[in-house]
Amino acid sequence: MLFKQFDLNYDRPAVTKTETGMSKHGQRVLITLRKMIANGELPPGERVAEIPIAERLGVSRTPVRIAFRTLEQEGLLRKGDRRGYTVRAITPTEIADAIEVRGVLEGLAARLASERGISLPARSHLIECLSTGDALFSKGFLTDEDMEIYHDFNMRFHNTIIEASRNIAIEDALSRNDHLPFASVSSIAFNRDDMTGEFRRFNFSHMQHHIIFDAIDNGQGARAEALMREHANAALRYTQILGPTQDMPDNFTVIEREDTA
Amino acid sequence: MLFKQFDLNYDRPAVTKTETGMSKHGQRVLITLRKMIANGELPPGERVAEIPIAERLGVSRTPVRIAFRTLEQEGLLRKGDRRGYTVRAITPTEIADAIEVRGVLEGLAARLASERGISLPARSHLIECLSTGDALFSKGFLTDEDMEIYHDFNMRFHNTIIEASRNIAIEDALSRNDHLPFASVSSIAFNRDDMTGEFRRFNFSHMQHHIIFDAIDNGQGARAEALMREHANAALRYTQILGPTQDMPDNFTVIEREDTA
DNA sequence: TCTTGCCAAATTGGATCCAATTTGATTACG
DNA sequence: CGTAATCAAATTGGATCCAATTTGGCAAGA
Repeated sequence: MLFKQFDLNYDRPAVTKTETGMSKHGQRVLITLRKMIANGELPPGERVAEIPIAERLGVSRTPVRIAFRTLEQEGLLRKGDRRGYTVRAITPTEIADAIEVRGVLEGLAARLASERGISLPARSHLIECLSTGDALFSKGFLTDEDMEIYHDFNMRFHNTIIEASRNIAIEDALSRNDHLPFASVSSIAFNRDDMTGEFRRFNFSHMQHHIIFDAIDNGQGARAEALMREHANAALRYTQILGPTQDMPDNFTVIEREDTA
Repeated sequence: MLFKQFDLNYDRPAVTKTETGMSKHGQRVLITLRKMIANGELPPGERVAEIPIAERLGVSRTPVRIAFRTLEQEGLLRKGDRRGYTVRAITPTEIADAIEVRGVLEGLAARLASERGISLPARSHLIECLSTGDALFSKGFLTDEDMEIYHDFNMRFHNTIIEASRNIAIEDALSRNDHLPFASVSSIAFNRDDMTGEFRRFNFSHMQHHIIFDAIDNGQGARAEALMREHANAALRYTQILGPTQDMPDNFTVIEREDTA
């Protein structure tokens, strides 16, 4: 199975901020299909037709049709020449590509935030994220619960900077990548069997947050951009974890979040 | 009227490479709605409902519904809290934002193309684009027809580099911005009353192409990236042309192309 | 045996019908 | 006179029906 354990926290409360205009029903179809694609229930290259999927999910063809269009926009489905959709093969290379794109986009956000200056509330928010991290890491080790907390303020740290850039196009562009599994900040994986190593890894990531904030807070745009770009590579580890077979080893835990539809 | 003359070449043969899974009918609805939004026939902030639009276009609600979802994904419509969509206001600032995003994305593409090296066919294609331009500009002036040719090879030049990056995520991310009017390389505007000035402007742009190619061809990734980023600013002129009122003056001609749906 | 043509089955897109939810307005009551 | 409640109209999402297009197979002829 591809991306084992990937669907852990997939159908949680869900922020449903920008739901694509459908009731719970259609929303559920969309989420279910995303999940089925991500965990390989629908294998890459597989041809998907409306009727079988509709029957399988117990709904009519209409919501499935809508979902197919959305999934095509998100890049999870590819349209055939004449008829039908096929599941797009998501290779580790593609994930790495998406992470590289995220790097330059978030780098741009960091630079703009530096140049334009961040608002006081945003600044406090960033400092709060950093303090939370400091408290976490000062213990010298990390628990599973800590990972949840880290994941949460990590996401907020990044989102705050993106908002602080005051460039809505960045957010739009990023929302695209976020649909590719493991390409967004909203998913992290860690090895439960090597929590010492993971501590060092995430601590490093956290220190990067510190210097990124420092750069932004001092209006050092180019520095902030370079640092943020480098920081994106922290996620590149996924492409190492997932080998050529794209199998997520059992001793890895994935934290995933549905955000910004 | 907003974006006057914007719809000039909108419904031409159309490449329809990645049509969103609908027949000519539904495709036409989507294109028509894009046009209506772009030229202000549907004013920014206007609430759009399915039934009135469907009647206005002489189709049933189904294709309109599909189109609304697509347009939301493209960022041209915004979904209300509870019900309905509203036309997203596209300000010159937003266009400038999108152009900035395009700059970093194409910059990344140029760097990757430099680092990974470009294929021989791609290289020939770029050289061909440059030669075509040289021939055009060597005359010392530009006709309207020349502008069409320039627009064509300009688009191909950029697309070739994006393909040469061999990073599909860049193309995906860019396809988003391309829907915002004037944010993509597929649209250019020029002032028919000042063809001398426009000659100098586009000649400059063409010379930038030359040095960008030089950087890529010599594997100078950082240089290629910086140059391509700067080059994107050539399009920023639109945000100057369109003042706060977003009115396109009469003496300006717009060349637009439907591509990559 | 290979190719070509035709017909049936499958699939997709559009239209219409129905149900559920929301908006808003009018009326009744405090 | 203001507020709240109820009811009607509007709007949206889902299901089903119908038409158009494509695919695939089978048969007939070269």
